[in-house]
This record gives sequence, C-alpha cells and structure tokens, in this order.
Amino acid sequence: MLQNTEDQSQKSVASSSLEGQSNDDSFENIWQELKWRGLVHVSTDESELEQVLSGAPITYYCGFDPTAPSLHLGNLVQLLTMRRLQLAGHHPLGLVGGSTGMVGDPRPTAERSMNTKETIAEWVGYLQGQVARFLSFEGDNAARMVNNLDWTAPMSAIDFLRDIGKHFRVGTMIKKDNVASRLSSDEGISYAEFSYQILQGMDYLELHRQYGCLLQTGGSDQWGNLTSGTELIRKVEGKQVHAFGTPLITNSDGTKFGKSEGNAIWLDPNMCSPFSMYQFWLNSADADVIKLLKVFTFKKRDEIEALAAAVEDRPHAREAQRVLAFYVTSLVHGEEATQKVIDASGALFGKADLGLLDEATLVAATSEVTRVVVDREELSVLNLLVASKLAGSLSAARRTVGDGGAYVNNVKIADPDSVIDDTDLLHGRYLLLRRGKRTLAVIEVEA
RNA sequence: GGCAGAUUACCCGAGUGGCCAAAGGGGGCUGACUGUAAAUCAGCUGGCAUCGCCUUCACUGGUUCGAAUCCAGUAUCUGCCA
Repeated sequence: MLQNTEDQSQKSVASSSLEGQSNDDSFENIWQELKWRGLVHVSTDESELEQVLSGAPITYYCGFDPTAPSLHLGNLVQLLTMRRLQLAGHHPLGLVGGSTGMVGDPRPTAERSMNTKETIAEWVGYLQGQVARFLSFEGDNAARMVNNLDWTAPMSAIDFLRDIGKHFRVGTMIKKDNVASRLSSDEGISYAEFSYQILQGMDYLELHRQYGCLLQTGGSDQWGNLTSGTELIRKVEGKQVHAFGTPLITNSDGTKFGKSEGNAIWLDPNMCSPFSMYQFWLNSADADVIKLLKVFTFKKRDEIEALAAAVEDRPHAREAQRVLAFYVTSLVHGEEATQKVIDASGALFGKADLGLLDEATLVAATSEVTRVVVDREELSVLNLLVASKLAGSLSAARRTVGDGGAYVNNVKIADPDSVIDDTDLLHGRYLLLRRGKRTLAVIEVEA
C-alpha cells in the first residue's frame, strides 16, 4: 500500500511541456512577480521573505491531499506557483498527503467522510503523477516528491503527543478559522480533524529537518495550517521559516470558480475532457480573464497588458479568452490534444452545416466530446438525452425539450416525443446532440 | 452516564394530523437579448407509462380512515450537567 516516493518521482520525469516556461525578468525578483500576478494573499514577514527568495536557492514545499482521484484547478494554482518558484532557482518538494488525507483537513461546513486506506493509497499514486508533471526533475534544482505517510506512519501515538503535541496549545488551535467555524456550527468537529493542523505542522518540521525547507505555500484557506508549521519550527528549532497563502480564486459574478455543469474541472482527462476544460476557459467572463491569465499562465506582463487592452477595445473578439483557453489546456493536456479541441469547437459551434462535414472530419472534431453508443431501437430524443447524460432523467429530458433547449444536429427539437429516423443520421450512424448553447454529446448508432 | 434540543429535497430553511412532492431564499438548468461573456427579464428545478401514478421529510416499528407532523426504539449531532 505504501507508495515509494523515490520510484514515483522517477517514473514521472518531467515532460517537454515544461520547456519554454520562464518567469518575467522585467520584475525585480520572483516575489514581485508573484505579487503582480495576484498570488500572494497572506504571508509571514514580507520583507524578510522577499529577501530569502531573492538570495541563494532555498527549499520549499506545497502539499496535496488525496481527497479525490485527481487534482483540480484550485490545485493548479499551487502547482504553477511551485513551478514559478522553481524557475526562480529554488528547490521544490512536492508533498502528497498519504497521512493527512486519512485524517481530513477540516472544512468550514462539515466533517469529511472517510475513505478506505486502500482508496487513499491509490489516489496518492495518481496525485504524485499529476504533481510531478508540473515540476522539473532535472538540473540543479530538481524537484523531489515526498509522502508524509513515510514519517507519520512509523510514529507511535505516545511519541506524537510528547514530541509534537506538547508544543501545541489548544487555545491557539481552536482559534484557527476552520476549527472555529466548525466549533460554532451545529456540526461540531471530530478530534481527528481537529488534529489535522498538528499533522501539517509536523510535516513542515520534518521537511525542515530533512531538507532544510524554509517555505511552505498553499491556498489562503490553509493559512492556519501553514502557520502551525512555522510556529512549531520556531518553538522546536528556534528558526524563523516562512509561508504564504495564495488567494481563493473567485468569479466576479460571485459564483464559484472552477466549476462547470456543477462539476469541478479536474486535471485528469478521464474526469474532465480536454474539450470541457477548453470550453471552461473560453467561457471566462471579461471581468475575470486578465486575472486568470496572470494566475494560470506564464505569459509576461507586456503580453497580458496587451490582452487587457484587447478586452477593452474588442470584447466580442474574446482574444484574451482564446489565449487563456489554449494556454492552460495545453499546459494540462498538451498542445496536440488542445489543437484537436479547438478544431472541434470550430466545427461544432460554427455555422457550418454538419451534413457537409466528411466523416473523418466529423469524427476528429467530435473526438473530445462525450460519445455514447446506442442501439438503433433507442432513438427517441428523450432517450438520447438521458443516454448521453445531457439530462439526468427522462423527466429532466422532457423539461429540456419543453424549454426549447434540445437540439439534434443543430436543429431545435420541439416535440418531446420526436424519434430520430435514418435520414437524420450523419454518415449513417452519428448524431450531434446538444442541450442549451454549449453542452454537446455525440451519439453513435449501433448498426 | 444524566437532562434538554436537533435531524426536511443540491444548500439554507418553513411546515406540529388531511388542502404536502412539501412555502421562501440560494444555487442550478433552459429561453430571450448578446460575443459560446456579463447584466437583465421569463420559465423550470424528486421519479415515471405526465391531466394520473410512484417514492421521499435521519432509521426501524407503531397509533390512525389518513403522518414530514403523534408514540416507542435506534443512530448521528449540539448544548448543559456529571
């Protein structure tokens, strides 16, 4: 069950997609660039941290807990921040939380449901691979992957309480935001989740001792956990180490960032297709797109400022959205997959008559879209909406048609009882099904 | 361990025997207008064989012609006491 972190990091040697990434040398130092990109929300002593980051290479870390089989866009902010620091010459430690994932970081709302140790171990493996893809494992400041289970699992409860627990004051612990909000809620908080901050503090101490780690980064919601580490190290080692938290990325209209169709945008292509990811970025609001370019790309300041001007002058052209969508989708899924997605988007959202596309083009264009094979007997529009998951149930499908939101081959369907006949099939076996303006699925009819 | 309270649909939250598939809000979906944007306005938002039927108000059982509502037990959470 225990993942060997050495093996993992070697297996996931950085891909060529890291080539061409660099920081913007028009900034005085990396700290200034991070601030310009809006990546610093809170930090330990800022002038000191800026000095540390401007000096000789240091070792820093950021952790990812296995709460799902994949990382998502929120984690991508951290991954890219790590990469920026690496490009500035510092040594990254990519931590996957084999132990912390078993305990659960307290969410403000409710206790986390526990997953089995087997599941967590499996997810740890997936996350290690994903984290590794965004860091370079070559050169003077090669990244290293670590798993906190390696130093947590062998520790006895008594050692934990004496060596670590003794340094934590409950009064301080219950004041941390996540804990405090849970304590004042009806839900309360379990001792396990309450202890989470100690585990994360211990991680930082361990990495400080083992690798001389001097900086931890994370989301600003992690601030309490970040400082629990800096405080522990100060008490135990008498050393001042650093941490900073990136802001929570928000949408200007107040909705949650990083969701599409109610689902998180995952980095795993099996959980969120490159097509969906591209569409997600392309649909960014004008008010958000520049901020997103700063956070999610390595585009330089002058390029981003030019795009900001483009948004002002010709918003309908959506140049910034296109750059953002191409850039980030390429970063996560590679340029080749992204180019296919762009071609598909052109074909599917364009004005072209689908019947005029030759079969090869159609198949290529739709290769990234949800594809469902159905039996020839099942060709009612309502069935197809359900089979393709465009509608959650027959009732929902009926509503969609009633709302005027169902299209077959870009033609609106008015009658809920419509049945597809052979003449509607493209190349004798394909149908393009759409719900609303932009949710697509391809139906392939079994001969 | 004792006492008191809570548990309603994706979330918050009304409902204290029939008029309850369950008010209201949030979120979400769809439409109109647009630029596959935002804002605005409108409709929808348990399931199905859709003018009807079925399953839901923590769980199990009971009272009743009839229960989200009453009773008993169980679970989980919260508070106070020990």
